Amino acid sequence: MNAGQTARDRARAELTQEIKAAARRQLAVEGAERLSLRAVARELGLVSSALYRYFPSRDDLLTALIIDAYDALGAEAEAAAKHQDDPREAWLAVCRVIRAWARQHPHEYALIYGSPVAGYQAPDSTIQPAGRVAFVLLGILAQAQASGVLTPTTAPEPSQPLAEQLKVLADAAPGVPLSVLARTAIAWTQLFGMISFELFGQFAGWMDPADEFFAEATGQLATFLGLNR
Amino acid sequence: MNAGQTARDRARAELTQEIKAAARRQLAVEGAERLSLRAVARELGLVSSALYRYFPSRDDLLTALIIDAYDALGAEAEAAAKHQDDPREAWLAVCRVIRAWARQHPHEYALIYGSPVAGYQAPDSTIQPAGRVAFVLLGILAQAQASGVLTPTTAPEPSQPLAEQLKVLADAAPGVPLSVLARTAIAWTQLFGMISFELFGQFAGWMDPADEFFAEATGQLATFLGLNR
DNA sequence: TGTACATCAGTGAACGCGCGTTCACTGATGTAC
DNA sequence: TGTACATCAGTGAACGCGCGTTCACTGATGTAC
Repeated sequence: MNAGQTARDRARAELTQEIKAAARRQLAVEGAERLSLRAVARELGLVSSALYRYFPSRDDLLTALIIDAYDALGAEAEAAAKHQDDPREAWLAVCRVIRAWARQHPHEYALIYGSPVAGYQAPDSTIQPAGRVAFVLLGILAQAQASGVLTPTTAPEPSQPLAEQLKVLADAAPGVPLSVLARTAIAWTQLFGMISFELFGQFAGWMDPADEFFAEATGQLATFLGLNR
Repeated sequence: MNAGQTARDRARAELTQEIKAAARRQLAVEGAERLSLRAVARELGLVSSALYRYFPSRDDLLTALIIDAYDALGAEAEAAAKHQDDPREAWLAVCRVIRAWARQHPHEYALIYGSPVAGYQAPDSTIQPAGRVAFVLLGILAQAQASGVLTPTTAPEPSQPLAEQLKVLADAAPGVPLSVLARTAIAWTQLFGMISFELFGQFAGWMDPADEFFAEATGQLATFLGLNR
């Protein structure tokens, strides 16, 4: 294995990971805006210019962190979904696990779901990993539909232009009616809306531990989607 | 009027406004992280240290901008609600107007609803203006309840601890059942979740003009709250 | 109405800091014959 | 197995930049008598 891998290749891959790890640690403390190449280099005992052998610019390092964050969150969601047979329970478990990850990695969460970093323009390569979590949610609905436990809802048919846009989701959830796909998009924005409000301080002073609210809201969302008990 | 106001007082009030206006213009271009006292001073033809006569630090200027943004958005929401008699229409109008403001002032929106600015800790004085929009939404429900057009929903009773937290809302919406208040909190996070996703780029490449989705979602939310046609 | 003093606004220089990125370089690792 | 050359990693100095904040100052505005 590792055919053709020289010691140099291995060292390079390793140090690339170490740079990202150090950057993530900085991110956790300072936030994305204050992430500095020089500080990362300092932590690794390198001279700042050395990092340019690994990442052509600060923005490329940020891009790598963004993709890693999406992947980490996506992996959590996938694992949570796999351990639940019942679609409603799977939905709730995925919601819980996403919130838990967000609370454990607030700055990584902010990096991917918060306001854009000033002066940074995310490249297209971040779009695909961003979809991973959505795929998990759609998969749960598809499975519910396939096994006949998706309760028909009273959801209205989406308008023609909206139906057009929802077709992107249809591929990941074959058989699920468009009206439910529309609601999935609603549930999806709801889920992250709550988490963002919690992490970004909007609940300060009135819904401070948001555990109960989160449980209630995700439960109602499940019902809203047709995932009944 | 303006009793006891000297020319100096007037000049001070005026320049304070001009500083905030210049800061807002910078904000619109650069974002909050890059807002710089020196650049603001430059734009006004002042020396940077002069700003310290008006704001004791950069953070205080940020606080002023945050409060102004909450107030601007709150005023929009209040105006929109006032022009609609029907509660459902009022709800939809307020949603539309909030989204419109957010799209017109993306960086001001990010300042108040996005990820926190690195190194900035919002003081308590921002909490009250932050509630203004919520009051409008609660007022609509209270009015619907009072005039008997709030459709009873099948919403479950919130758990005891959640009910406790929702009591803060109850004062602003007398007579509205706790189960509907819980849904109001859900609707509130939903609304801002959608807008944040739109502004922060999560819809890029699939739900790009979000107009249809927004209309559909806010309509379903109105029904969810018991604001029927 | 006029004078003496206190208050305040804005200046200009300075402190101390950190940043991203470039570039010519040395020395180690890898490759081809 | 050994040699000659090419590739690459990391160094250290430098460029050019902008930032928030402090401080002693001058001159204008306001206040009290």
